[in-house]
Amino acid sequence: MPKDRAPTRIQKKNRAAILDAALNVFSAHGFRGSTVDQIATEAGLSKPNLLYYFPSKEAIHTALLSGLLDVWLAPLHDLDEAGDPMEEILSYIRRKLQMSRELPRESRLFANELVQGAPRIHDALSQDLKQLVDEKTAILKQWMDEGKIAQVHPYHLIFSIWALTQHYADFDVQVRAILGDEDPFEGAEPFIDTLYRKLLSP
Amino acid sequence: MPKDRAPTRIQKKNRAAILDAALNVFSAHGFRGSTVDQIATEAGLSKPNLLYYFPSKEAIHTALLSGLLDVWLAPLHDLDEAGDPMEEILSYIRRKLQMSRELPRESRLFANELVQGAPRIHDALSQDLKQLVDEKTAILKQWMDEGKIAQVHPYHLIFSIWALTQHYADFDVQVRAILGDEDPFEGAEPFIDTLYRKLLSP
DNA sequence: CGTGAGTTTGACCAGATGGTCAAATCAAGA
DNA sequence: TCTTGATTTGACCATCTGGTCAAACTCACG
Repeated sequence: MPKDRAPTRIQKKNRAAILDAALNVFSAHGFRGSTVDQIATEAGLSKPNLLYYFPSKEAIHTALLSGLLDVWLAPLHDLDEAGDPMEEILSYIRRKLQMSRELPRESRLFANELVQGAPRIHDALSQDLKQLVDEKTAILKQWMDEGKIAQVHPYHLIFSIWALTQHYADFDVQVRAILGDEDPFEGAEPFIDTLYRKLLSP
Repeated sequence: MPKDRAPTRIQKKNRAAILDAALNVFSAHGFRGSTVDQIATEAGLSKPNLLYYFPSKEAIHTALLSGLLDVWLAPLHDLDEAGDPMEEILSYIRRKLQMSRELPRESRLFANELVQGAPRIHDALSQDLKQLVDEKTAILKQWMDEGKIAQVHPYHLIFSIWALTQHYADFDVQVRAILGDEDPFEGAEPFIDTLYRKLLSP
């Protein structure tokens, strides 16, 4: 393992290659189902070489998850108290759906982790995530109290958005098995848009 | 492995114990993350004893999945063309939500499999499941054309029901991390009910 | 260039894991 | 009770897997 100076050109390149390879492998097979060798090969390195950059399989996984958590939560973070309620929410939903389309690996990485009880990110859930959600549901509640959107359970509103949007990334195989050639997102966007307009119209 | 006569008392008991144990273990850790030893211990058997009843880990998994698929799809199967449209759909949703509450292991078993690309049940998806969904969406389409419920994309309507209801089983940890002590289903039921009433009212 | 830090690798290890097998034990009907 | 098929198990095996290590190699810079 290199010293703690500024990373060299090679270090930057290889670390990035490893994390990208790890995202491919972990999101497709889960933590336990992935092997260090797979990740190394995918990154174009030998196993010992990979372990020169990260001390263990677990360390790669942790680095990946914590590095992506911010990206993953950014859309909710951007929900703006000062904006137009309906537009803010619909724009949040659109961004989430777009992330399912463009970052399905990231979605499945978290899905894999969550469905197995989140053994490695439990803390982030009950701290950072909970705090963010509490903060944003407070805004939703306020909008509801002001009559700007319909009164619904704010936490379940958030859950429903997560469920509906991430479904298309996480259960992609199933969706495609049923839709055939039709692009899932083509129909999903207007469907979800309509759904929330009807639900939230005051 | 026993002859192909009628199963003995012991065979019935042990096979059932193995499948129940396998459901616990596979749903919590996924296929690759589960070990035969874990399942055997959970079933109260030694590993070789377990392998006397099922020829391999894969065979247990397959038996489990195919045995549960019918249970899992029963509510959709029961969607009745002759019933009242809104009531039929809402009752389907209620049953799905109840299954997430009462059979979360089953939900997570399928979720684990699907999120990893369904390597072991791909056929069932694009055949049995697709056929069932095609059949039922035809009914939905008809109801829409008759003006009994609002016009929405019928496939995405089904997807949304799956996503919203199974979310509470599959991502249970996350939901509980955010809701704290509050019972998730307490708030989920009225929320989802309202959501679909508003969406589908003609 | 030459040198020292940074990088890469072949060989290797220990433990986990899926699966086998022959021998021992048990259960139920004749 | 005796016999035969069903059941159970300890010992074992081959492979996979995460991880180590010393030696070899490469690169940047004085």
